[in-house]
Amino acid sequence: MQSEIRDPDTLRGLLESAEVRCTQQRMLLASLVLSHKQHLSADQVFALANRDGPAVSKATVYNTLNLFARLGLVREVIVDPQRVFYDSNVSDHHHLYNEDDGSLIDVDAGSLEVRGLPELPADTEVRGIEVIVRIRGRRPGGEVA
Amino acid sequence: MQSEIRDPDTLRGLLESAEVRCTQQRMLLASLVLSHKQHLSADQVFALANRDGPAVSKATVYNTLNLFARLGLVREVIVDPQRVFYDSNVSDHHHLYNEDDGSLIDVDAGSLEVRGLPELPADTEVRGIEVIVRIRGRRPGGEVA
DNA sequence: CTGCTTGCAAAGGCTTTGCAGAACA
DNA sequence: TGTTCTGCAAAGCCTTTGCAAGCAG
Repeated sequence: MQSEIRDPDTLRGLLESAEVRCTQQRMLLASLVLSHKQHLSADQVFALANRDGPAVSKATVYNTLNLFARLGLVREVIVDPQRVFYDSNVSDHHHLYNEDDGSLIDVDAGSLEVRGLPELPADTEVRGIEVIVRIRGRRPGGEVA
Repeated sequence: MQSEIRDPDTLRGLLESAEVRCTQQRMLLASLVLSHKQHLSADQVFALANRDGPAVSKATVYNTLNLFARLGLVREVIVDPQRVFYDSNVSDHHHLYNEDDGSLIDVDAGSLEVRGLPELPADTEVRGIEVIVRIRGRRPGGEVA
């Protein structure tokens, strides 16, 4: 598990060992996204990358985030059909999702345990297990939306 | 937990007790979606509803499925950013999601147990806990995509 | 140099919305 | 009859793609 990857050489190493070219845009996006544990949407990454003037196009943000996901540098978190979150925490963990404000909170796999995996269909393998605890602000009324 | 709701009177009762009007379209969609345990996308429901000629518009399919979800008649399953699945099984359970073909398999909450709920942020409540086991066809090679 | 990347704009897919006509209670 | 609902088409959002110019190795 890594955190605080800001060092250009480390980033460069990550990209090179993944056999992808080390471009300015990828370096910038990697430094932004991987610098600390966070959950960002593509749009947030785009805004972050261009806050001091145009630096990376939206298309490149999308393509690069997809690339990072394929390389295992980030993990896609799908909790909202409207947008994908990219999680810089690649270690085994789960999420609390606040439906009110769309925020995600990491939950260590050590503290939230899943037991009793069912039998899988023939010739299939597990790619990952994710637990999503959906939460929201406590309402005075009851449970109904 | 209900299954095999085909009886028009039962459907009518469900809608009436939810205080929504009992229209032809809602009856048809309810009979299709709630008739047995299944996972359907809006598009699949639309196709099903109109297989014998035009019966329900796409807008109504979307609006009605959203309505049913709000009423608790179906549960939205978000595993793919491209489309929402509507699950007619409203009882407590989890899912196996086959990334190869997009199919969902129910897993009873009794057999797949989650323990160790983390502390929630102040003034929030749990709306639901969902476990998604992502699976895919076994590849000869290894784990990498 | 040569091929991979980028950026722009256009296209694409799913979902929602505005509004007039239709249907339910 | 008064509301609520439906259908159509248009609009909205997020994301992907095609293609020419640019950059890394």
